[in-house]
Amino acid sequence: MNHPKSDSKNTKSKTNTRENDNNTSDTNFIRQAIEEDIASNRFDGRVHTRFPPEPSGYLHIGHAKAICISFGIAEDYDGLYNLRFDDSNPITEESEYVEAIKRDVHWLGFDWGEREFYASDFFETLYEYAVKLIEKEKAYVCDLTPDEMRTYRGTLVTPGKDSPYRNRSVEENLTLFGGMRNGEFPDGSRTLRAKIDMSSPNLNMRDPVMYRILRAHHYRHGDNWCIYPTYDFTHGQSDSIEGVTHSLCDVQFEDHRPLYDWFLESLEIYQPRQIEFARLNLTYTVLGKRKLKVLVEEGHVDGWDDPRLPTLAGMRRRGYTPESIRNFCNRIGVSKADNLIEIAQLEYSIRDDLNRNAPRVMAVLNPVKVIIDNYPEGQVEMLDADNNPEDENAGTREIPFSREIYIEREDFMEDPPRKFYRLAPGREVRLKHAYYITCDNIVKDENTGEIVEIHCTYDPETRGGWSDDGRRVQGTLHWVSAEHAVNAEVRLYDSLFTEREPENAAEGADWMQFLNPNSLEVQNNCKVEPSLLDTPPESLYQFLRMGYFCVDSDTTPEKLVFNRTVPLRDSWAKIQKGQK
RNA sequence: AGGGCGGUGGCCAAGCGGUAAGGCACAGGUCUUUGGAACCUGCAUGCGUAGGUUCGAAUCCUACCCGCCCUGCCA
Repeated sequence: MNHPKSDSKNTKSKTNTRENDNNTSDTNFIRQAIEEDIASNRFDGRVHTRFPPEPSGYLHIGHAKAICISFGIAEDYDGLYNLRFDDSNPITEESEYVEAIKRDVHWLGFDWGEREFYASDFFETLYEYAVKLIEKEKAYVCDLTPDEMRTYRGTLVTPGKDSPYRNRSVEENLTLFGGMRNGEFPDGSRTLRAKIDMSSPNLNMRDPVMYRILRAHHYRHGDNWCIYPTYDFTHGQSDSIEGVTHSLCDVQFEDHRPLYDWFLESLEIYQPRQIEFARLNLTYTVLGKRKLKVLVEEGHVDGWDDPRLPTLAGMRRRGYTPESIRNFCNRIGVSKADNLIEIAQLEYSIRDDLNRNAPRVMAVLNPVKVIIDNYPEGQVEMLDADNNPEDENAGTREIPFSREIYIEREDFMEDPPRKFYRLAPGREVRLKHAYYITCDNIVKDENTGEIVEIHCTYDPETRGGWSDDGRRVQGTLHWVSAEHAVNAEVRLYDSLFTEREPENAAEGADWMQFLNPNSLEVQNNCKVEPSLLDTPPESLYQFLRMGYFCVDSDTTPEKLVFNRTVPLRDSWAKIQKGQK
């Protein structure tokens, strides 16, 4: 066996706090297999993995799992990892996707250094490999049409039968294959096939196609080729050429493994080991490039980076951090069993991260005005507010307080139910960082009956939100000074689908019908504290009591736009539910 | 129906013949200037089912049941 010399070591990313990633299970069947290979010196003790996306779409959380497994293992065993674009189908692939994929993998926190490969760059070598198999009488040119080939292949329970072209001479095959490459035959008229076993119970072994004739522009190689190798004839050989030791992939490729091995053994070249694991499934969404593509192309969402999408670009825009995604991947583990991870697991990961790291800020999403009648008109006080109670190094900032403020409309009830600890007639509550206020009366719109003003009095002795007399208030509200408030748009998201398993919701049902019509709710009249002015896109905050929010790229100097990443856990909502 | 792979609590997942880790979720409680966070407690006499081997079985054996994947010149 021979394999290429390993090149330079992976440069591990320094900027990310990778050492904080928590691994709940530090062992799994893949790591065990690798440890056995190291112990037996199977690959001279090397560990070298790869992540091989086809540039035909954007990466999603399922890819993140695969990346964390392959690259994470390589890092942990002091090995190498490659990023390889599996671009052997010119029809579906585009440069836009390779750029997006590179951006997302980097963002996730992995640096493949110089080890960026393209399967299409191996086309010449692959061609030589194919010639070699023809010479060894292990491949032949077949003239069967697609329909005929399907018929000859047999079925799951019946064997196939040999192609009438199966026994062409080496010379004829060589000539014909050369002719295929030279463009002498029309698209689809012939294929190069591996000569294996038409009666194999594994359909992948029934003389699989290695090359097809296809006149299509390749995003990377233009019109240099009119024949393209199939996945099966590309993947293993690419792994081999790159010196990969462990080729980790989806369980769907399990019954391709015999073929993977067959090509490498027949070619007598270095043979990596393929190991399969279960792909990720998430509740209330769909993963899988074709489906995501449909959602994007049919306009059900607003591009690949729509914050409702499970794409890495969408999650980034939504406010997910790379750390939270890596932690999520480590927490869910690796096995071969089918799985369906609850979205709550993902939400936990981002809350866990943002709770520790996101600055606190006050923002009123659905404002109602509160007038503090005994507060001097025109007076403004600057009050100290801590930026993050979970982080003593986060410091404080000053926020303006004045006679008229906004509070959340939901924080007032004229006739409050039991356990409602917020503002109500005659009730005293604390304004976070400010004063205790008591509600005296309310003003309603004569026509609609809607509350337009809440009149309160404040207790000057409670500045900062403390009182010396041991008095305790039940509720603490967030607020924004009306005079100083900055207007903002806030986008609230709900799950993209109404069904836990949109793809398996009902017999024969189309997953598309379970799209949630209310997955996006826009609040246009939000009031945020002035410190939020001029914060750049992707800045993350906790809006006190409301959840975690992220500055959206649609933000302009005139209009702030925020995405709600995820709400805070809300025990009041639970109580309310129980009371009904 | 042929082949491959799976089946441990609501969702994941350790376990590798010595008497069921952990996380999420959920339920109680403590604390609290976020009904957040944190902290404490509870949560599988049971490991798809039925037999068998063994002093002892989720782990070994046998049979059966259920689920997923495979009939592209996609990856």
